[in-house]
Amino acid sequence: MVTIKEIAERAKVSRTTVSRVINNSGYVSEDAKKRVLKVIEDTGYVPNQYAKSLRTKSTKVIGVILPKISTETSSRLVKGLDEILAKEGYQILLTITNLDPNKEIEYLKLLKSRNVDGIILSATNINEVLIEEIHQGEVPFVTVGQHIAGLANVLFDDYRASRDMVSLFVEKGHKKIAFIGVDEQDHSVGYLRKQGYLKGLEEYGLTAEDKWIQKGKFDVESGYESMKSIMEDAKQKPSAVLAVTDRLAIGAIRYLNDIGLSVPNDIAVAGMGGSELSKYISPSLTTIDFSIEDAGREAAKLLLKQIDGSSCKDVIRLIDHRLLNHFSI
Amino acid sequence: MVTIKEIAERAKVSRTTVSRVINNSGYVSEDAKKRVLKVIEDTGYVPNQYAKSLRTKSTKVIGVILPKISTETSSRLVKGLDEILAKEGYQILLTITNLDPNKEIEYLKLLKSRNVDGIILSATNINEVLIEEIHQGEVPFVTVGQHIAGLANVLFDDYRASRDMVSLFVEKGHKKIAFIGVDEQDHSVGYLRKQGYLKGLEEYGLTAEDKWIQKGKFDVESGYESMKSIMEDAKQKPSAVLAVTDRLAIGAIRYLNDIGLSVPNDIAVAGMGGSELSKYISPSLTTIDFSIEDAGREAAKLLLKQIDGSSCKDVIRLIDHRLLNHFSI
DNA sequence: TTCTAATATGGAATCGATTCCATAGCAACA
DNA sequence: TGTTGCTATGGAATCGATTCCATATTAGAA
Repeated sequence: MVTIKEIAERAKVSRTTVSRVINNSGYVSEDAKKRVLKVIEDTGYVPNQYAKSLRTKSTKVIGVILPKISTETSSRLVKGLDEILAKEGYQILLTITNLDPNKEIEYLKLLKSRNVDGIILSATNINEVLIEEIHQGEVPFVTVGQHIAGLANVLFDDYRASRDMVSLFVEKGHKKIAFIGVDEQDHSVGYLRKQGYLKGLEEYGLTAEDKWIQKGKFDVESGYESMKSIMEDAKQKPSAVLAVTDRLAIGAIRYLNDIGLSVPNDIAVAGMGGSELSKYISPSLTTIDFSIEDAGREAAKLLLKQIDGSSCKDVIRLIDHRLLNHFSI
Repeated sequence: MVTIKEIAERAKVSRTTVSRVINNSGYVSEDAKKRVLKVIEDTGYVPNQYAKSLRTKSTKVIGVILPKISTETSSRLVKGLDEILAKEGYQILLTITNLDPNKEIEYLKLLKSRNVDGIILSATNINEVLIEEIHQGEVPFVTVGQHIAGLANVLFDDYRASRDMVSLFVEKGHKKIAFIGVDEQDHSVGYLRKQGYLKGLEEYGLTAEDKWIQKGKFDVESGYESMKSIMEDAKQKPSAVLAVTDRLAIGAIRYLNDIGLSVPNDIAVAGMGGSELSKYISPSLTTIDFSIEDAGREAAKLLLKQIDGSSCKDVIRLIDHRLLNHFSI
């Protein structure tokens, strides 16, 4: 591995001068500069970033903590992040927790020990220990998707999103709207989306039978089962169903098709999440697409701002969403 | 930021001893050890990785170069990589080229300057400059998806996969099999899959009209157009179509549906790639699922082997694939 | 001609770890 | 008692950069 010392010797200058050439700083004669550049070219020399970081503190690396990698959400987020960060010369150091809360803390420590210039956390479970670990350290920090007080947050407006979806149903003439949610422990998908649904009903003076409100997990099967419960147990059958994820919606559609009902003619189904799936199934699935790339870009910008010295305490950025395939209700 | 020096002072030992405690090496008395650990605990000290790497050379970081992040392939690959690497204490430094060949080279240099312990490249365009840049540097290296001579390669058996698909069609009684490919510049998807198709036909003594063999891009629309060309221009209509990606297949199905044909009753369609889509559209799409996570795991293992000192020159690992939804042809 | 300021360069300290080498205490053995 | 070997510890060099400070050269001003 060729070092600055070797470049200096070959170009017959001091290491100081080589450093000046590389960083375009201080006074260097044209002649010396030319010689140094020549040697660098010849040798294919690349400065050792660790030595550099050790001195300068800045590492040009951003740590990213993700719950999962093989989900559309994660990859779209990373895409948005990278768009902004790469442009500014930052690289992404990726860590994946696989939904293990202990790993969240472990990776947080690890990223600090690697002296990353900033950390972006797409959190799942927010707990005391995690928050404490975040606060001690003074590293620029942005969370995405879950709110943590006192930090910079990039959030999706889950509440409004499901209210919007209820509005759309009502516009299309639906009055009996069922709901397939998930556990409310999940603040965003479980709690907020349900609240938005309830609020939507309230705004239009609608009510729902208890049986219309079901709870599933994050998979297709539980969408199927939830829909089954609704159709079998409810006194009145709903004319529309809002599922909080696209997979749940697809499960629901499966069940409806299985019992010979046509979607959306007999009963309308909408999902949330804007998955790619939604446009390829037929008929395409009405859903809400959260602009996850935007969230990534926004998070990256907030982080860069903090790195530049601005304080972003208690900042909240709400990310837009839009309706996809609304014609298919 | 608390350093080893401060720990040493507080514990009334030398930095050497602190280092010994941290790394469990050399002789340290129980007493000294206890004091050091106490101080580390109290201060929340984490060793600076850059200083450490500067001395030891090892960085415990693996550079990964991807063409795109928001594709199923990329995220499944990263998942497989991370499964193995995280277990061994390695982190992933992610770079995304967005299909720009210049970036491939740029990032290669950058990863070297960051002294990563190894590099994994999911390459798109293999060119001279790139190969040269790879060879000079002596960093452990693995490519995924495209073959580069003299290196460790993890490859998918594209050739056999499309031959397998032809076999399946034949088994199901098809004799007139059309093909929607992509540009053969793309060695894996374009060239090999087409060759496999041709070989498959040959093996069963089948032939194809020229018009049955179309070329699209990587999107749904060109699948639609290609299918249209086949149906409008061919003298005989095929009874089956093999598309080299699932999206092309979906486009083809769209067109067939639009002209009132039923899939698979009137004409059978298969894709390749095993996208999630394939199981959620109805009827589900017959496709070939390459075990991309396996590829990731295999690549990681090959890299670790090289880091451990084994030479893996000219190694080729072929990754398995399997048929999905074969009942829907 | 002397002084000042801009230009050009290098020596040496520094960042925070690891590690080679020297030294010292102490027990066992001849 | 002297030698050997194990345990325990610290001093100082080292990794490869950056940067403060000192110094040398040269040009222009007084």
